[in-house]
Order: sequence, then structure tokens, then C-alpha cells
Amino acid sequence: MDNYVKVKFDKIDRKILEILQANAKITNAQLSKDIGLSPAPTLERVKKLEQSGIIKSYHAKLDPEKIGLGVSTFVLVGLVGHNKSNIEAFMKEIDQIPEVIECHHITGTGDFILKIISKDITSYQKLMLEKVSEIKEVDSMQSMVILSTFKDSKVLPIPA
Amino acid sequence: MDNYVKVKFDKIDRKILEILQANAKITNAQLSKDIGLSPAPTLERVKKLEQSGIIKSYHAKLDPEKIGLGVSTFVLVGLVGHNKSNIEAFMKEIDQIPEVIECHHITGTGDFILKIISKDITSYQKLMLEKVSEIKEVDSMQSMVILSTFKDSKVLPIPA
DNA sequence: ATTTTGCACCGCATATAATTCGGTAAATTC
DNA sequence: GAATTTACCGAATTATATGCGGTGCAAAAT
Repeated sequence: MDNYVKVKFDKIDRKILEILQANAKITNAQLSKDIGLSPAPTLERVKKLEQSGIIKSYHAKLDPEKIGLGVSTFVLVGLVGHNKSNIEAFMKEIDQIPEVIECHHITGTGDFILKIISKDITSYQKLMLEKVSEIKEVDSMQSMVILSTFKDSKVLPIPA
Repeated sequence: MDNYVKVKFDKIDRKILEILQANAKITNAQLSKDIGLSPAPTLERVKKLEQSGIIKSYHAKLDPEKIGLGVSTFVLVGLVGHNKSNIEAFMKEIDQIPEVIECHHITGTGDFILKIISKDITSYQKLMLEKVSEIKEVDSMQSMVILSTFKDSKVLPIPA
């Protein structure tokens, strides 16, 4: 079990990671120029970063508004009990709701925070009433509607 | 100003968007097989989706733990005043902190919710004390530390 | 109903990019 | 300081993306 162990990577790897986080569509040729190596070892490094699990995957980022997703929210959820089986049952249900794009277990007031995205307020309300609040482990819910998003960076700050 | 208008796209486009959200590294040849078209019109469609702004960008997703980012949090922030200039000043400061990877203006208790990622609790505390709470527009802060993340989907549910 | 027009599609040719490989130099180990 | 490993480069090969001319279908017009 050596998951979640910090893996070694040097300054050049860090630069590669920064670039690929910001723009995954860059060609290997251009990437190699940007980091000051030839294409061959550049590709080798990228493959290693993928194999080691530092790079997990690549994703297209869409414009929510343009695909008809007008309402995004954060929801604080409290569970009726905090035991393991309860939490697992809750997670299993949440996993099946595609509108719930994030689910984190947190400290503080609630137990979980969800990020939910849906078409409009009506469909959001329907989702909450018919899906989320129907999960029997759910006790309390507190919604925060996102009025606007000022920053949504896909670039993590890699520590020195 | 016709930004943020829902753009037209058909069933095939929807499938393309679903696939590229889940896996941006797929080759055009494979994508064309998956959607049942030849490579040429497939590429045409992808380009159109990019040009129309439905697809905004492509990003590599990293494993935070493996690059030494052990602490993620949500922070509810209240401002001293809610006028436009205050909010803009706050945003400007936030924009310069790379550890703040998200910033949303919300309804409810606080005014903003931030997602912050850092190395460990010590560096998180330092960041909050020396950067975030130093922003003069910031009144209150309430942190929720993420204990674990159960779902972090990069695939938005595209409405029918 | 028939013609026209305009897309969206295909196959193929070409261009571009990724990938492999053999050799070399530098760094690390013993 | 010799041996061994690692990282790099350039060039050849392979795979992939891209551009183009032609075709058929569907919608619109007559």
C-alpha cells in the first residue's frame, strides 16, 4: 500500500506539470521547447508522470452556461448518524447522482459538502427534493447558490 | 454581447462532449469510432465546439497528495462591505494567491466561498494569517477542512 | 411533387506529430 | 577511478491529425 506517497520529481518535471495543468493540448514538440529539452526525453518524462499517478487524467473543461447549466450550488449536508455504514450508504447514493459533481467529507458544521450543477432553479429544487433529501441518511441540508464564479483554476500550486 | 448564450449542439455533439470531459487524451480516430463517424467530420465537430466556446480548455488533473498538497479546505468569507468596489478589491487580491484555486460569490451566510489547497496545516495557517486575513475587505472567515474527497467528477451532466 | 440548395459526411492524400531506437555523455555508485 | 546507471540527443519510423474534392441526404423553395 504505497498509494498517496509523495513521489519524486525535479524542477523540469514541475514545469511540465504546470504547463500540462494549464494546457493539456500542447504538443510534445512545443512542450519540449518550453522546458528546454528535446522531444524524446520530454515524452519519457510525461509518460513517467502518468505511470506514477502524479498525472491522473486529462479533461476537457466546458462552459456550463453554454450547455444549459445555469445553476451551481454548494450544499452542506448533515447525516443522521456518523458511523461508517451510514456514511458508506450515503456515498453510494451520491455516487449515482451525476448532478453532484463533488462530494467531500469535512470538519465543522455539516458533515459533507457537495457541489451540484443543474439546469435552472426549478430542476435544482426537483433534484434536491426528489433525490438528495430522499437519501435516508441525510438529516440536514443548507444550500449556497453560486451567484458568479471569479476564479476556477485548474492549476494546483506545486510546493517547492 | 452574446456570451453565455446556450449554443446549439446535437446528440452526437453531446456524446463528444461527454467523452472529452472524461478523457481529453483520446485520439480523434478513436473518438470517431466511439461516436460512429469518420475522422474528418468528427474533427470538424470538435473544432466547432472549441470555437463556439462550449469547450473552453483542456487540463491535466494531478494527484494532490503525490505533489505534496495534503490539505484542502473550503473557506466561507464575509466582507466588511458589500459594495462593488469592495468586492472588486477583494477579487483582485484573491486572484494573486495561487493556493486559492476557486472563488465563488454566493448567497447565504458568507459572501464568498473559497477552495484552498496547501502543503500541510502549518502552511495553511500561515497562508490564512499572512495572506487571506490580511486583505482589508475581509471581515469574517470560517474554514472547513476536507477530511477526504469521495467524488470529484470532471464530467458535467449535459441536460437533454 | 420536383427541383434546388446547403450541409454533413466520406475516402484519400498530405502534413504534422508522436514514438522508437541506438548511441553518447553525465552523474552516481562501489 | 572504474563500473553502472540514468538522462539525453538526433534521426528514422510509425501513427495521427488535417485538408480537400466529391457524394448523398434532408430541408426548403418552387
